[in-house]
Amino acid sequence: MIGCACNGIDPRLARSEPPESRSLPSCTINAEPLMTTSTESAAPIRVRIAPSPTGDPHVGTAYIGLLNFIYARQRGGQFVLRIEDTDRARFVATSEQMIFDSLHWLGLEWDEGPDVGGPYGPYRQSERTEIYREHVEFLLASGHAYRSFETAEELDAMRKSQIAAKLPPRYNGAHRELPQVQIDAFLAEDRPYVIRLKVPVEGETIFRDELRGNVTFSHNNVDDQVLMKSDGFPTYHLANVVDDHLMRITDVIRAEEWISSTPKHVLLYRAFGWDIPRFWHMPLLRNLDKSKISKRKNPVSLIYYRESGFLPQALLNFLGLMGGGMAQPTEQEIVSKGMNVKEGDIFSLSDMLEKFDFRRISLGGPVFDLTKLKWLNGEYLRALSSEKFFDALRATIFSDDYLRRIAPLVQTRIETLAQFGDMTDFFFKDDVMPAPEVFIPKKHTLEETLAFAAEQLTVLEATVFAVEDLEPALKQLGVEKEWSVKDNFMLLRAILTGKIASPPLLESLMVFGKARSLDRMRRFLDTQKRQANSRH
RNA sequence: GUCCCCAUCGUUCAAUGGUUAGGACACCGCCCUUUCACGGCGGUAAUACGGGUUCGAAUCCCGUUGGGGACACCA
Repeated sequence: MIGCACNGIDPRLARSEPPESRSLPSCTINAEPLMTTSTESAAPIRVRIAPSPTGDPHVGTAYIGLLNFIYARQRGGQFVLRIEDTDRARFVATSEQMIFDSLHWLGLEWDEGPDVGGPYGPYRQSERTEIYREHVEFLLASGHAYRSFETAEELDAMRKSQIAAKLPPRYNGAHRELPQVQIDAFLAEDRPYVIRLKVPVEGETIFRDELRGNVTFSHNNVDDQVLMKSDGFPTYHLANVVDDHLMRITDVIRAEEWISSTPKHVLLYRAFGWDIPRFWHMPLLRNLDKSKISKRKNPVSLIYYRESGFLPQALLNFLGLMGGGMAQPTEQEIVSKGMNVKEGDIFSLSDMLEKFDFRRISLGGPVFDLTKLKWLNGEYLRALSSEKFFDALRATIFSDDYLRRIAPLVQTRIETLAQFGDMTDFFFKDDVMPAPEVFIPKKHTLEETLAFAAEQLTVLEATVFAVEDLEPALKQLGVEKEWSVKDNFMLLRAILTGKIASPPLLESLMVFGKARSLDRMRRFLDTQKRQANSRH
């Protein structure tokens, strides 16, 4: 049973050599990872994206996916999709399919993956636990890792006291050198444990980032990372390194947030005696306030973009604009091709395959600015033939499927078919914004109302998006905050439909979709908060 | 707090030691137009600061400041 595999690890089984999986040829790529140009022809380029199925597919996944896709296609390489589902606590069953669908929608087709297979599978980490177990045993046996028996609570307490003392929160190394008898005793009593990387006490790790040059981390600043959790699942760090090696990944193109854990990865590659891939850390997409892009401040779900009527080619184009990479057309090109100057910002995926240059990427984190995306989308919409435009409408916002689900919600409520529009406008709008007299209940103030709406949003985010789950969860919130069922649901109705009368609320939400519903609420709160602030 | 990364108009990209620092989005104005858009024309707007190096610095070096990321049995 995978779930408790750790307890089954027998150190006697650990081999003295890294378990080089299956009968694949030994990896000779990248013998000189620092000499990037000279070895590029030595082995086929292989890159990957490794999304984690923890919710809606993320726009950041699309961004990194696009970059990896371009990199592979430009070099005749392979683009791999790997699902990193080692966190059973955050796992969302429907997420994987949504990731597939969204990437297909964008046209970022992968060569190997859980659904299409490939020679280095399985491509789902939950199906590779035996591989990680073997590898971690090797690290244990070779002295690169050790068991740590503290409980999560103990570690938490330790971390808190370190932060209180203004010290960097770090594992104190208490079990680094536990005597074998003690280890055996703990194991005998079935005490749960994690396996940690034994980072050298002294020295430093230097790695090359292809966009930044050498980056150095002193080992006092590298924590003894947990590699294997007590439930027997690996952490990202272990699984990622093992899989990237076994899957023959030559170039790791990922977001900048990974830079600080790269030394751990490098240490792992070395412990296994493996060659190190090239690392390309891409700038992080940002909110308007420059913080890392987040759902609180931006729509980040790819489902949202699709359902809101963005065209995949526009999103891709916009993403391609982020961070540079595409050379602007020269004066000559504009003249010789008769280009409109503006067209410098407009390009297709195949233009990107032709011209995108990774060396041109600029490192300042680009703000994901919806305003420009919308303009771009408009350009694409206008460029469509009227027939194609009509088709796009019918395929998305006016699809038979969508209308078929809306129709029963209004059939008993209208007297002429034309009233359909009056009753359902909010299904077809980009945004609605109720007036204060519409959304503030008589017994509550604006401040109370906004605070309660924020609570509603939290409930909506945390609850399974189904009527039978949402209804009790919202009612429960009402009881806790002493809001009547009526005020509770009327507020939600006002926010989502802009009106005081609508088709059945939760059923409408089901049709409108989680991504757009949550975004509408966030926009409402955001706008109201801004207005409140400007009044003070 | 510690470590790492980054720094050109409000935003996004150009200018890779020598330009009046350029384009796009946004904004403003004018034109087109029954309206609103679209389209056309024009405009406002930036090298964070301080030191070097150099005949010459947005560009190279150092410092300061600012921003961001990481510091989980999440990825």
